[in-house]
Amino acid sequence: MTTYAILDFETTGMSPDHGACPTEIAIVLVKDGQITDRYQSLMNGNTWIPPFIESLTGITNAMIRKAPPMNKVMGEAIEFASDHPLVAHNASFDRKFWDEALTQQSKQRQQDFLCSMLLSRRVFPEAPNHQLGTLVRFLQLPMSGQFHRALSDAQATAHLFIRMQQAIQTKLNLQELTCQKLLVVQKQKIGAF
DNA sequence: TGCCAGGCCCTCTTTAGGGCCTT
Repeated sequence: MTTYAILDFETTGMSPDHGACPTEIAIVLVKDGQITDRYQSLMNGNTWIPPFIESLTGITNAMIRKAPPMNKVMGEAIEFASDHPLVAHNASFDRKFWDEALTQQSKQRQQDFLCSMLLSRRVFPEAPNHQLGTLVRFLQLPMSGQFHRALSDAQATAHLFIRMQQAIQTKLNLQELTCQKLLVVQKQKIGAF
């Protein structure tokens, strides 16, 4: 069965196109409905974290000053994720930072990038909303640590992804659920699943 | 001075606008 790399960035803002920089990354590997490995690190991109973001994430300027350099951390993260399909909650956000990091290392992404938020809109349309925290409470998923820290959010997204894999496989009566099938479900109109 | 994202989705739509979601 396919191994998926579920990732989450904490950053200084919304987009690298406007100067935002990653401050922390976590990647959780999922295979056969189980978390099999984890990677997490703060990183120092010689950037400044606005007070609002310090308050939101708990990651301070003092913390990242002591962290390893961003290029080293992202090199390790890219190696850890290998060529596994990537998954993130609202992937359009994390994909920009991931692809920017690849560009800085003169690499290009080869694998697909799935979005757990788009999938959850199709699989759990009855949820109050599709924020990660709401889905964790609504589905009573395991949660360790605090929201808005990379490893906690990546693990919560991994548990959400596993739950959605089970739901899709049951609903569609599939022997095996491939990444390509997940992409098809993700692109369906809400209500069609 | 004030504003500055962007992909996706829905609807009072498609020659558009606004909400959701991520930090």
